[in-house]
Amino acid sequence: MLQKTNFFVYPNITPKDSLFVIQNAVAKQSVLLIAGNCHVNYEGRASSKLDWGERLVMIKSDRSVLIHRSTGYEPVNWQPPGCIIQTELVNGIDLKIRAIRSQPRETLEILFDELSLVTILNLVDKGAFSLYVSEEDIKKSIMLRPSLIEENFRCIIDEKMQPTGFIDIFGVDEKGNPVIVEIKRGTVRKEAVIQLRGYIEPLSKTNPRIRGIIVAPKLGKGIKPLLDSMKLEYKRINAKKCAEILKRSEGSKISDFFTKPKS
Amino acid sequence: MLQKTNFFVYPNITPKDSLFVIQNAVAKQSVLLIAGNCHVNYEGRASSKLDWGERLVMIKSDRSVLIHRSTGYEPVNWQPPGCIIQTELVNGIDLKIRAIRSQPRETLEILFDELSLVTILNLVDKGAFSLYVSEEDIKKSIMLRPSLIEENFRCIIDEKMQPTGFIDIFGVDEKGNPVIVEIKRGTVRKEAVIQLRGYIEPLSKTNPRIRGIIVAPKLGKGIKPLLDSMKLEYKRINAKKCAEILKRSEGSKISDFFTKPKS
DNA sequence: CTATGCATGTCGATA
DNA sequence: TATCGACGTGCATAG
Repeated sequence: MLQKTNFFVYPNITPKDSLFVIQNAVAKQSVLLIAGNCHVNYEGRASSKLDWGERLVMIKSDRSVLIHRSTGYEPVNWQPPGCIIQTELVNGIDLKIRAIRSQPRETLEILFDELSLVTILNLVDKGAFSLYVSEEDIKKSIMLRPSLIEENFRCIIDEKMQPTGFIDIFGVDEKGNPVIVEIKRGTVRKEAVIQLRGYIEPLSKTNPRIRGIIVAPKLGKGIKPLLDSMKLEYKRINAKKCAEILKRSEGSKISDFFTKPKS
Repeated sequence: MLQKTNFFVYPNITPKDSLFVIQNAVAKQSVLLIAGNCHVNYEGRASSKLDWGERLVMIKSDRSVLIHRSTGYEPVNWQPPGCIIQTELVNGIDLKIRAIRSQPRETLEILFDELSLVTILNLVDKGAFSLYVSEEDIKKSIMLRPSLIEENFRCIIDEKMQPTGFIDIFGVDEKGNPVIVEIKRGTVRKEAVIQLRGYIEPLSKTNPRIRGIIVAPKLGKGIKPLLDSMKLEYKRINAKKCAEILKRSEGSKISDFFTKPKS
């Protein structure tokens, strides 16, 4: 066992000895890494079985569990934060880790017959994470500076009138035509066009002058003709410009959205 | 440096010394774990910044990159498989890791000013992963909800009439055409198609309107054209949906995986 | 609590 | 390669 200020390494620990180490690490909310030969069963919304093989199991401070194979961005099996972690010695030689989620009821069972490396990390991390432009940011930017849509565009917004998922922005152009703006943070796909069309369609029967504009940083391939055929419009928006506008209006708020201090 | 058959541990390695270790691990397609104090910038579809703090960076065999904080199921920053990994010494004292994805163009930059622990794992893992419900479960689900096959499909089944190995489900579609359903738990292979064809062939002589449908969670590569040529159909079935249907109907045991701890 | 929509979604299959 | 749909999606937010 190697001890350092912020980590402990247990090479080739026996399953029996690992019990205390793991329970202790979970209790102390450390980050636990377990590499070894294991077999995994999951039962819950679906069911899965993972045959024997060497993997890396990560149990984090919030008791989220990730089982990683040697490839793939996604863990092959997992349990979200807050689950119950149980450990048990099976047949006196194997280590069983059970991670149970209550809502929905899901159980994950990991059985190790060999542990190559157990590591405990105590990560001190208070750094703020900030993601620069979200759909909400774009919306705010447009509200702050409607000319981003076009000259003399005005937003007519009653916040209560805007349930999420419905219209992003409702406004009026310089000729007084009503305008429905749909914001996309990424590339405009067919679905977004259909969605906007769905909003415009019923309204255009009472007012044919209504316009629909999709605002996004990028237009997907082949989407332009679709927009044209549906008489909808596209306005490209620049992420950096949004960030600038937000920063200028209320400099302190820019990085407020995603701050999550950790310890 | 501790060496074992399938892992290497480098406690408190200097950024300078880590360069070779990391490059070598990436070249050899090992799984690389780097714990230390770092700062992260991401620029691509969006942009993000993560201030200084201690995290665990995982670079997997397929060059996917995951940056994990002490909490959260999801990595705070990441790069999907296949990206380019570059390492660099900054100011002679800091380690910069750059992970670049080409399509879409995205860059991830991790700057370490301190490495607490670098680990290299060589995970041998040939175990099969299967997300599934049993063939029996699928059959039950379809009996309980025939619309899983298609709208207005009806099962015409006498349980005793169904010797195993013959027809899985016999039914009628909304136009009154007889339908033979073959269920596969896993990926549909050529043999399953041949098998179903074997059932349909003789019957279609007396009734050319008979249909054959293979129900499975997955269609093998190149099987679609084969099905088409034999005028057979494929209906994808979702394991999760089956599990839900079964669970809702009553507590039927979906599986009994964990009776055998080891083989 | 459920319901809804976004995501650097990821991942796979298909044209 | 771009598009499309599914996912144990996860996740936040609204009602």
